[in-house]
Formats: sequence, C-alpha cells, structure tokens
Amino acid sequence: MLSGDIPPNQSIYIKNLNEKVKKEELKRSLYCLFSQYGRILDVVALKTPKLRGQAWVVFSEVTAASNAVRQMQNFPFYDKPMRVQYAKTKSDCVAKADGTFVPREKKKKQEEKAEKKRRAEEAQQSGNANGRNAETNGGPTPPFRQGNQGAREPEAAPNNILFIQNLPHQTTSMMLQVLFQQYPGFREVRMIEAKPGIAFVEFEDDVQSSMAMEALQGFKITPQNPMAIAYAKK
DNA sequence: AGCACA
Repeated sequence: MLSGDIPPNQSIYIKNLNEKVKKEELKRSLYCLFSQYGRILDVVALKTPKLRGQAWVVFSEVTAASNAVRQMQNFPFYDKPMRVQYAKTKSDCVAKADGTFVPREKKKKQEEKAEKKRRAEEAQQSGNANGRNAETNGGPTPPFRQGNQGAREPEAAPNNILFIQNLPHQTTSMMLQVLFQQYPGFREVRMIEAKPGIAFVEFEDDVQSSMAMEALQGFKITPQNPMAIAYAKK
C-alpha cells in the first residue's frame, strides 16, 4: 500500500509543506483545500523546529480522510507537492468528543503552567478557528445574494476571467490559487492591494472559468464569507 | 525527514 502501513484514521498527516507560509494562513488554506472532502473538525500546525512543514487535518469521517489521502497526494501547494498520509494517532479534538481524552503529562514545567492557565479559562465558549462552523462549509453552497438587493447588477456575460467578492480581508492570492488551481485551465489570481475583499481569477477560456465558478460558488473561507463569484466585466 | 494538539 502506498500510504505505508498506517491504518485509516479520520485525521490526516501532511508533510512537505512550504515552511515559509505563516501558520495562520497555512491552516486557513488547508482548511479551504480539504473542506471539499467533508466536514473538518480541526486543523493543527505548529512552527516548532520539530514540527514545521507538517500539519494535521481532522475530518469528522474516516471516508473523507481516505478520499483526501488518495486525491490530494502530491497536490502542488505553495509550490511544493504535499505528501498526505493517515495520522498515526487519534487527534485530541476527537478524543475530547468521544470522552477518551486524557491530558498528557510528559511535558516540562513551563508548559504545564501554560496549560493550567488555559484550564482556568475553560468556562468560556467553545469552538476554534475552523472547528464547529465547518458543518456550514461541507461544500459549496448556493449562489450568494445579499447586501445591495435593490440595485442588482445584471449578470455579466461569460468571461474567462472571474470576479470574486466577499472575501475575508486576510485572503491572499496564494490561498485563492490553492482553491482555483484545482480546476483545469487555471491561469492566475490577481488581487489589488488597495481593494481588499475582491479578486480576479483568470482561466484559459470561459468554459473552464464557468466550471470553477460552479464548483466554488458560495465557498466559505470563513463561515461569514461565502464567495460571490461572477464573470468579470469585459 | 520530521506524528501533535500553546
């Protein structure tokens, strides 16, 4: 078996990641990329010397993880082919959910201090960056219509260039590239520094741009940001 | 290459 002798796990382990990408962006991009396979419970990435260049994506279902392991093998992600395997152990967030979680004790004293502090603040709301809300991002959702309802733009004619709106301001062109390059004919992403929240994505022709638009319409980079994709005006 | 949960 190509994936080695690691048994299936709802968590996947990804390595050969580009170490220059900042942790938060990395997690967000992984979330974007892998949420097409199913609900994601957590994304873990650390930049410690031992752990940089690696990440874990925790799915709610083993089948989602299996598809991700098979289909995302060697996917060019920030210019490096990712290596995807099942994780070797159960993720903490899963153990917490099924009641088997036992805090580990192997750590040094300084780390324990941080942990007890965290414990003290446990009274507050749960949910992490990508976690709970992932269920609203099981896949692309219907076209996004909101905001300036009264003055709706007429639908632009098909174009090989797409116009993307409603992006979170932290979105980078690399993040969009990760998403759009999965579709044939992808050429490039263009963003404008002075105009956060929007982007242009170019394909070779308007059939290919249409396929990508169809696939990613309403895609949520964050739960509050379903993408609104239209053809760019000529 | 490197399997953790700041």
